[in-house]
Amino acid sequence: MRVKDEIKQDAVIEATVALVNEIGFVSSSVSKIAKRAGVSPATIYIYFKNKEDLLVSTYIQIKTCLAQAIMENFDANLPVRDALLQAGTNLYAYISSHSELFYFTEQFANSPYADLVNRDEIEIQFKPLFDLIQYGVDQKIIKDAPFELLFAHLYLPIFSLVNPRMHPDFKATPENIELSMNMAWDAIKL
Amino acid sequence: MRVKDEIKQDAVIEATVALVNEIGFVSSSVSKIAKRAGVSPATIYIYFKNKEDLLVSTYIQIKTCLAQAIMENFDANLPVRDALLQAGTNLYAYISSHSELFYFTEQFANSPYADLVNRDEIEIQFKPLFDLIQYGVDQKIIKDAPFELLFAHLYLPIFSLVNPRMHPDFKATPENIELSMNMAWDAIKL
Amino acid sequence: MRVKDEIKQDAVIEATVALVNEIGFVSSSVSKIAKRAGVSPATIYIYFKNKEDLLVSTYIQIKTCLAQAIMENFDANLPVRDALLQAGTNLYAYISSHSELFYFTEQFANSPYADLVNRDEIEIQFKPLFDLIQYGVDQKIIKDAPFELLFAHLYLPIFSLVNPRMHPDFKATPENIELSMNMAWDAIKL
Amino acid sequence: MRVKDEIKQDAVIEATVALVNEIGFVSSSVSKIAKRAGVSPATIYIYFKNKEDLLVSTYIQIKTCLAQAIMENFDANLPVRDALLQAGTNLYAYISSHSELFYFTEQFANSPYADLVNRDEIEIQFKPLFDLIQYGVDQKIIKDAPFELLFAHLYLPIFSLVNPRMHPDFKATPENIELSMNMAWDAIKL
DNA sequence: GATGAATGAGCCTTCATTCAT
DNA sequence: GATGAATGAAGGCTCATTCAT
Repeated sequence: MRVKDEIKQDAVIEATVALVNEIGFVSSSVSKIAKRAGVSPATIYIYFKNKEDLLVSTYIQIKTCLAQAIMENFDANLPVRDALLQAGTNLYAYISSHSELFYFTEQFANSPYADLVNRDEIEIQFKPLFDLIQYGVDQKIIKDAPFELLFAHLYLPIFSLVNPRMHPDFKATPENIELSMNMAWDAIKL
Repeated sequence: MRVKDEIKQDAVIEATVALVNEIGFVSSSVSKIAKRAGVSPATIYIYFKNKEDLLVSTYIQIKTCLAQAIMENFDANLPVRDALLQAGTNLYAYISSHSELFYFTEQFANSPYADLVNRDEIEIQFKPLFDLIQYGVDQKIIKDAPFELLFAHLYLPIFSLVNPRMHPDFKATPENIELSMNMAWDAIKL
Repeated sequence: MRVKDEIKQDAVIEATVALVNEIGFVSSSVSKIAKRAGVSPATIYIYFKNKEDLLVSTYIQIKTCLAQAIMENFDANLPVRDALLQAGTNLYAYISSHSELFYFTEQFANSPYADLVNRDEIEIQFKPLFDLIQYGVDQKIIKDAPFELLFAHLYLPIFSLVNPRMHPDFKATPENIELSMNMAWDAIKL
Repeated sequence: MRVKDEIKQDAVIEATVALVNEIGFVSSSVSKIAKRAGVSPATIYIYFKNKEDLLVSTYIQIKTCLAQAIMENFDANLPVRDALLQAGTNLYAYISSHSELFYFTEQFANSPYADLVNRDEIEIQFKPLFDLIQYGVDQKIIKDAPFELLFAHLYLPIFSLVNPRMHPDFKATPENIELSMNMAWDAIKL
């Protein structure tokens, strides 16, 4: 028998991302994805249980890559500020150079499919970062505010700025990114 | 006669918003919207050119309402900080009490339909607010950063925090909102 | 608006019967039925909830016609023998001249769809005949056996003989039918 | 090796019968049969030319078993009546204890596949019984009617009564079976 | 021999839209 | 203006069968 071809599975996921970028989440049908991936529609159902599974798997895979990129060279021994801002810079770098992945996640996250993913599975990858924020709070370096609040002010502006659909006029130059990270820090520092 | 028209048109828009909330953007078909609005599918095509027009119109109407809510009692004569934070508070208040409208816009904005709306038409409503930010920069009250950057740090955290899909654990209490606005101000103030 | 077209609904049912005769129950798809009826597949779903509904409705309609044909000129005042045999003759006459309807019901009855029909709805049409059999038992004209047994020996042989698929060599001449009815009577008479 | 073959082949046939009983002829696909039999779909095509061949083979195998069961201990030297009724009793006994086989044949016989089987191959197994009927006719013990007619009145009622789908209210007790066989004999005896 | 991967065709159903009243 | 009927195209998915190991 033939062996399951991981290359083929990846091709399907890549085609999914590409197609969603081109024609949007709503219009991306299984057969179009299959055509783009160069496989039969039926083949997709060998690798994924159904359309939902395909989309959720694609999302989780992207999010996992993103998490790894953000947490790369994360060093809790650095000064809190430096460690946190490094993550933001990583975030910017990754999204900038993988905008098509980013588009997919944005469309996915704002769809009912989003309710199907296990958030914990993703968030656990940021544990060291979360711990560091808490440490900053404990050390009275960071404001004593709910975690979600701190996180939102730290990373959401950059997360949004990097999205051309939301900010078509923004130029994500290194200078601007640095500016943004400084502003983020000003927001949360005590 | 005129009155009757608008009632029916509004019913369709309301049904659109409600349905997108319930079953999502992807699954909301014209016939389902018609059924929910209590009209014939054909009737929708009297008021809207096609499905795209219906969705875009719904989006613009919501965004217009949102803009009005934000800019309500906006007073450029107040201290810059107070005026800007007031807008943020308005934003929070409106979204909190109209979450179904908010969900629609989030799904819409992350779809290819978003590219069809004239952004200027919406942004012009915020002109006074934008001008005030620029004034703050000129007066060296606010950091000298690109406008998009300032705007993002001012309002995006709250815009995201208020979305339960993104922050299911966040409690949008008045205290937290005030905290958030203060952090936003710390981010942009000089 | 257009008015619902009963002619169209009948065309669909007729096409269903015809197609099942030609290619069998298993191969009769909704789109083939639509093509045969000269309508769009989608049109079928205006008149029937789904494929199951189409098949069940077709079945019930045929069974109703069959019941009417059998019970036509049924006369409980005739001698029991004559009245019961008349029904058998009617059965034979109807099936012979509507074999395509008969084929459909045979295929339907031996499929899981059969479990979906309300048997009572059909059987009630034979009430007078059932009553007469009971009367025959009470009058000691007919054997004192369970109703199902009497019924089976009265009408099942002819029901089967008339089916070319089961009895390709049998010639359903009037003489043979009369012979069969006499044998049926011999079976049940006291 | 040879043994293993037949085990697998039988497993497939058993799975076919079981599945048809559970979900019906229409819904029984090759892959589902394979899964139920614990083999690969491809394996089925080693033992059977195609789906049609699988179904027809299954049918013939069942019919052969049924024929053997009916003709077991058939004794042409007994009085005609006794010999014929014994076969009926055997028929009842076999079907009662192998209802799942019976269901399959009913669904198969009322499908286009039925036209593909060589009837002679099956009927030849009943030769002694057929001969005995003819003998009864010649000896003026049995009515002088076409063979099909005699056969239908002898065995079809019981064949139908034993089918719960057709007679859900009938209790196939030994007493009822004896009653039925007597009625059958009354129908055909001179 | 035996397998699971692979497939184009087809399944049932719903889509966005238009027609006729 | 307003409607439900009507539709070809497309939706997600499974089919019977073959391929490559």
